[in-house]
Amino acid sequence: MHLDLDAFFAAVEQRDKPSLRGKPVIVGGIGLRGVVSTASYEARRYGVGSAMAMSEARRRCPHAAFLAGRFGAYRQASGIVMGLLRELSPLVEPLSLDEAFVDLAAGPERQLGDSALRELAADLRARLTTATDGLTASVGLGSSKFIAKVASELAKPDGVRLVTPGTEVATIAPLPARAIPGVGPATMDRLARLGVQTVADLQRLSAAELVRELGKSAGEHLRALAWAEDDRPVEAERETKSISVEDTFEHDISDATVLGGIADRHAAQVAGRLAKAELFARTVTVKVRWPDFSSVSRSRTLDGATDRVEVVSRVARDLLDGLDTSHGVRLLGVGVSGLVQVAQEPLFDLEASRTGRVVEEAEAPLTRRPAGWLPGSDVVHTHYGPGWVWGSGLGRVTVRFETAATGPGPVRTFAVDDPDLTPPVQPSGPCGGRSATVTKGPRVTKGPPQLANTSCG
DNA sequence: TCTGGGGTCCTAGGACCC
DNA sequence: TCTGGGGTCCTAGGACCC
Repeated sequence: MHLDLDAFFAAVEQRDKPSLRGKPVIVGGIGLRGVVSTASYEARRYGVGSAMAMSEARRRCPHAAFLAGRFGAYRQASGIVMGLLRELSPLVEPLSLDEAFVDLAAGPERQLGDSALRELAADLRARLTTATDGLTASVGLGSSKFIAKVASELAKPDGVRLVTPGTEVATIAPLPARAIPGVGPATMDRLARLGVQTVADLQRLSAAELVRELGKSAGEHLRALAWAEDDRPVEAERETKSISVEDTFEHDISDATVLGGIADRHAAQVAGRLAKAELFARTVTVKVRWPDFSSVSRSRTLDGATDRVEVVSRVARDLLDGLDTSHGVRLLGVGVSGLVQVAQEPLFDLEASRTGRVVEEAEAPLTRRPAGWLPGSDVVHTHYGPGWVWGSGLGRVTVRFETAATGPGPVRTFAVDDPDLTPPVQPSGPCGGRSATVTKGPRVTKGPPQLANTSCG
């Protein structure tokens, strides 16, 4: 089984914000360089979709509600759903907050006929909607991961699709080749040059032709999928291979001191996540995106594995120093890989490596742009109760007072520093979860506090 | 006002080793 | 003096997914 929550982030927002139900809702980065994360079906009718530049989305659907994400709420809903799935089988492989595979054959009811399967799916979807206060999911059932995934795509939105064993090849034949996971824009371009548009076209190519065009691994994999051959197991536990933090700036940055400070901040977060996962890393990578959107990476593998901020920081700065950032940087990222479970500290003379560098006088707190007043975030007013940020600017913030339970509520405007208004809790997660893992230990050189505004999401 | 952030997997070349 | 044949590790880049 493959399960996919429908327009997940937008659906959670509509659930919790009754005034937005039935209206176009777009969740994503609200900054200058944001992109759309999820658009509600109402917004999709205007041609708004995932990964679209937010500026384009605003052009296409100016009357939509544009919201930053509330990842705490999404995580909570996701947890409920994953829990329901684990009741069906211990073998659940989450792909993201809104998607998972379930190996039903590993569960207690391993030999279900078609109608029993449909019943199981219907029952699951009903319980899911109840347990999440109204979210809906699409479910695909099939004899492999690939077929189940294709089936859930065909079931969207809010449906079930069972691909009966034996009908797989016929089911996928008429679909565009692009519907096969792994076939993206670049692969599709290459396939189109071979005259391939549909899966049926793909089936006409030999393995040799595909391997010649796409390489051994991708070619053979694609040929197999075109014939519905897929024996990949559902894997409940996948080990982490890399951890990274990156940030696209509202405006390109060319100041090396500022960039160094940002590298430190990223390194601190990466090291914090390493420690939390009880992992150590051998390779540190820095990624830079230039103003023209091309990007480069530089990495270094250490003799031993570390989870220390100072080490990650120092290596990241060194790697960054090897790049000419004087013409501006659009994005800076710091990542680690080569993860192991035991520390094996590299011989790394931190004191010596600091020679010639200024060590900050005091440990400046990792100040960040206040998280408050991002559109869509939750607030509480002492008199009016819970609500959400509708918009803000010029020292004012507008709040709509409603919750999932109240029905559409009224809008009021306050001064941003109104003492009766409790600002949103620090958002967490991919979009805003930068509340700083400040790791203790030896002092690290910090960049100037309050660095560039960064776009969220 | 073009183009996020966090990942995984693959390829290709060079260094290095036996 | 006229060039092996693996294999592994590392680096860099790219495609793709949600």
